[in-house]
Amino acid sequence: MVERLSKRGKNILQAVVSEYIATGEPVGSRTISKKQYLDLSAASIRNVMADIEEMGYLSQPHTSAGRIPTDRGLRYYVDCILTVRKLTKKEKQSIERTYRPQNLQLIDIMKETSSLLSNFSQYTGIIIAPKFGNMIFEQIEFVKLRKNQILAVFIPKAGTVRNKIIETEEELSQDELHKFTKYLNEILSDLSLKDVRKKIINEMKKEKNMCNWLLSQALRLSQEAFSSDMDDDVFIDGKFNIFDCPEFCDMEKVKTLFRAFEKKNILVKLLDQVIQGEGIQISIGTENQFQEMQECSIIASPYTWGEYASGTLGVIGPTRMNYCDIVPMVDYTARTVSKIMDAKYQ
Amino acid sequence: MVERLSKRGKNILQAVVSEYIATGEPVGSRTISKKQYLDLSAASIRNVMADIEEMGYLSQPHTSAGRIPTDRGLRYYVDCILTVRKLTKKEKQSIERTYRPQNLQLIDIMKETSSLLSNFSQYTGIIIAPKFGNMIFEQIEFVKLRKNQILAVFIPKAGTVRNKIIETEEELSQDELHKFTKYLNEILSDLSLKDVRKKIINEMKKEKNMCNWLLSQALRLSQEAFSSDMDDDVFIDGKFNIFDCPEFCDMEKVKTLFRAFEKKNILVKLLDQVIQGEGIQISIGTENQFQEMQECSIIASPYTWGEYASGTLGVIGPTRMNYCDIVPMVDYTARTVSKIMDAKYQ
DNA sequence: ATTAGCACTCAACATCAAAGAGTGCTAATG
DNA sequence: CATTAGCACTCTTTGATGTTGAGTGCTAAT
Repeated sequence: MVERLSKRGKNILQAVVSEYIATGEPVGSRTISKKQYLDLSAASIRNVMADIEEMGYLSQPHTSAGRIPTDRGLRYYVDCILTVRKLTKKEKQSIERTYRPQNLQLIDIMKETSSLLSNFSQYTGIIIAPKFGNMIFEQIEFVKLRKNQILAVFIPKAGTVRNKIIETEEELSQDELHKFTKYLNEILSDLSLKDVRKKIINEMKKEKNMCNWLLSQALRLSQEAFSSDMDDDVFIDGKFNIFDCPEFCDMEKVKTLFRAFEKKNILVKLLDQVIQGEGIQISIGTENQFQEMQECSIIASPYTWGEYASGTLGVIGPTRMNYCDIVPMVDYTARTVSKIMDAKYQ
Repeated sequence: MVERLSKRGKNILQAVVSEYIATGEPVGSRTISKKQYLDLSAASIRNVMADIEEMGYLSQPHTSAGRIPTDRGLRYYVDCILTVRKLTKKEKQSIERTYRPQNLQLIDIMKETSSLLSNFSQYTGIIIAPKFGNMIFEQIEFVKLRKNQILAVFIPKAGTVRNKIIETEEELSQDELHKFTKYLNEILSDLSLKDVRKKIINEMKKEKNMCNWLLSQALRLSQEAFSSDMDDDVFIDGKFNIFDCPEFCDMEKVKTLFRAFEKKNILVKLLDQVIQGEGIQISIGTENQFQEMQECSIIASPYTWGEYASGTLGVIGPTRMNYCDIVPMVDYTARTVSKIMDAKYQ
């Protein structure tokens, strides 16, 4: 339940949050009154701050310290107070320039993006590649390696080519393999990988009866080729930037956070969970379910890729992040990535 | 210059080093005399320790503290005192079991090894894959993708299959591509990648005169295919184990070390530098040239791969590592990896 | 040659006082 | 009646001070 704040309350919460984001220290009433954000005496500000604290938006580390915003306070700030900065032309260009080079493969785009997000924010940049299962089938090739080994090369309509080595029981000639691929490339064309899997199983059922050795072999091979791991590709950059955040001066905290970074599945779940709707989504501190990450905020956005598939990108940093600057940056990066990928592979 | 130590001196240095490795704290004379390694009073030990300190093998953090071994002291210990433990049967089996699963690809072996080294040592495990340039050519395939795009699939005699997408100016038919590969597979067979590059350049010179369009196209394509980046593949695991070392409780140290871990080229140079001869090599603290790594020791060993190529593996940890246990483990791991790889691809 | 004994050094720890930042409450103010 | 100056109070931070204990080097006794 969100309690409403008076105009003045908002102003003061705003002042506390900005100051806290800038310094990382608890903010006192005097500090605010001096900075002429508002023309109020310290005493008046104290009164209001006490009210806001009662609502749960602020807290005091101890009696004689200033206030720091709670996660709820930051949430209120983000939802009801924050107006994000507009990016300058220069900044926009600098984002776009990242994708200027010709011949960027999907993997390059991912790497560049995570690095961009990290450099811009000075926190940790992360991007999850479009899900493997959503890739659209374009072509498969089988190359004979040694006696009983075949290399399957899967070429999606867009995205990274993947190889898989398959061991076979009987030896197959390159000629037979050509026939297989021709057949497969026909029946699987333009399906998503998920559908490819289904299709193969269906075809296999049909084949059972028809007993066509060639077809059933082809299907068996392709099934192996597509059984490959479904791990999401996660690209992460600037992990070590958090060393520079004063709130992570505690070894234990850093340790647990880094261990979390190592578990890619946590990151994937985290981002997936954050992204429900369209556009920028923000998760603040304890709002996410992962113990290890509850000192962090995540600013994330989905990016799209034609109608094919989509992934997620974002920035992970301390709850005291500069939302005002980072939100529009993440947003513009997501839009740019979407645009670039659409352009590259219609 | 290595100064010689008396029998007694050796015993005491040994005692100090063992104790220091076990506790990480400066070691006092009483501690040693109590532990009945030797039957000497604290006072006698003090005298000897003062001598050893003068030689530069021990140092005192401050007057009223015990001694810790210097890097030189550890070097002396490793060279002249240390007798490594023999691995138990169980330990050997546990190492071998890592490579038991069928169908391990090169990349799996690398991953498993780095993880093995890290788990066993409780420090950071690292392995550098055999250099790309040393791989032996087995086969190349060209797959037509879209109008002006060709996928080159390079299959080395052993090692990881690599793809490269090549943009061409003219459209080439799959039929032509087949001819290319047939030609290339013939002339390049069994060369190392380095030699492949040379050969292509030579052939191109010859071709210039003969003006055979087909051949010159094939050569141009293959040149592009093999121009790919020569980055060494580095597999590293257990980076975060060093959080548990008391000597890395200082944020700054951890920070610089991790930044070094991120720069793969430092790691490659470091390992390459350590490995000069055969067998286990050890670099202690300041013996290596990289500022960021001078609080660390590296225990490394080359591994071989038939006559084809070889790489390096090892453990990075604090100078106060358990050399006695880790040295034989690294050694046995290197031997096992060599054996496995030889068996897999003769 | 070895060692017990002793004076000495110095980090680590605890104790204590003072300083300073910030608060909440009350009474005065426009 | 909202605002604010003033003040007593709280609690962290800092620095000074003293104490403890581990460890040393030296000397004299064994």
